[in-house]
Amino acid sequence: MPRTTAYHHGDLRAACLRAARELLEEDGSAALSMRAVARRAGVSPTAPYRHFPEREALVSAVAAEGYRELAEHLGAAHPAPGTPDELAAVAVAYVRFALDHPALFRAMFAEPCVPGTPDNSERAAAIAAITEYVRGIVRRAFPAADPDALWTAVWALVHGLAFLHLDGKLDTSTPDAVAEQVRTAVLALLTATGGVSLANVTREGGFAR
Amino acid sequence: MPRTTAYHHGDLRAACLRAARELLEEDGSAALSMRAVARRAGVSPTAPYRHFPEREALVSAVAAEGYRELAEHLGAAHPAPGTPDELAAVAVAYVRFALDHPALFRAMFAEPCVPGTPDNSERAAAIAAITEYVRGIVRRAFPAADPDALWTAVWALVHGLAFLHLDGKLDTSTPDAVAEQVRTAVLALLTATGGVSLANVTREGGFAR
DNA sequence: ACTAGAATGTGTGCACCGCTCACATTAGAC
DNA sequence: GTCTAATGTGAGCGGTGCACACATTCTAGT
Repeated sequence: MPRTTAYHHGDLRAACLRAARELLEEDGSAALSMRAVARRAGVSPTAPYRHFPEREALVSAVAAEGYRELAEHLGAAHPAPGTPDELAAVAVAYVRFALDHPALFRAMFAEPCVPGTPDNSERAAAIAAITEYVRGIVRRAFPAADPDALWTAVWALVHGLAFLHLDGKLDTSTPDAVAEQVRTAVLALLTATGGVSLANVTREGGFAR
Repeated sequence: MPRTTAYHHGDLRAACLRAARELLEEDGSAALSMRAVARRAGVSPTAPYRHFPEREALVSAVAAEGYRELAEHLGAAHPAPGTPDELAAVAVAYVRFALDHPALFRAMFAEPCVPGTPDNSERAAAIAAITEYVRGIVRRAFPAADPDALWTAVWALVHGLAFLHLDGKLDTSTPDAVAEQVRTAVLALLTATGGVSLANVTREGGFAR
């Protein structure tokens, strides 16, 4: 681990990530430039290139951080949701995260993982992690349903709700209004797609109350 | 209407929109620069500024065009959907449009209408138009359901599916696979939220066959 | 038909950007 | 202690958004 000197920063990579995060939250993704990050980190304009070969790599790293935080946030909403209500709570947390970190959330989904750039590994891993997490939730909650189909539908619904709220298409005046909207939509989908399998689980002495 | 001369272009605004569209489809949103548009239109670098006060205004105009085309595309899928099946067909068309014009679709939803910029009027109008269109469809198809809630859920689901497909999270190998995925998800949501009211309409001698 | 003024296009220029390259400084392995 | 790789600096190139002064052309009022 390098030590901090007048010349060497000490942990420039972390400082760049922090600066990038701040710029993103303060002035949006347009303000997230390599040079601005360098300025904020108190370093020469090209120093960040030692840690991120190109701008896209930096935003990918920030996005990966966002994915990890999102996963953590969802886990805090409910560690192991089993009922539709608990799953709906996780969905509400998803939308809330998007509204609390709009620029970060947009950056996370602005561009797909481009095959040409090699530095998407961290980002891809973070995405895979959260994907598997959500998928596991659905699988645990509705073991008899087709997990792929149901998981896909649930994520799409929640993701779409997040974007519609972000774009100001829906009422975001109060957090409660948002939560209620998300809750009802998710519960509707779950009762439709997972209703049968949920009943099965209940009959077999499963976890549903 | 100005005539074309050696000096005056004739209809530079339309030429800029066309050039911007082409750049977007060819090389993605990063390639959509004012100067590149000017080059492609065969005009000096600052000429486009006579018609679009800033870059954001240009992409807003392109996005508005995209919204109009999307509305047209949905209308072609089914002019006045009344049954869940027909509505699902419109949903499939929505996702198809996103996959056929990925960069345009992303541009349409990349940034919300920023209050500071005054040139979002056209864009806002196009959005309002398509919103009212989808809303009208749902209202007509399910008059007894809460139109706002149902419309919101349907749009969110479809929009989320479009983005997940765009981001490579779902199987897009064949158009049929995409269509089937969208169909099942939408039908599931509709049977949950609108099932009762649809049955009512049918009993009263409505449009449902 | 003439002419004033509005519309529209040109050219220059500034600050910023991503990124490359040669070079300076330092940390850590031997 | 020395050698090398890691890390930071600085100059510089081409591109970009945008502001400004200027040129050309269209159009309306007479």
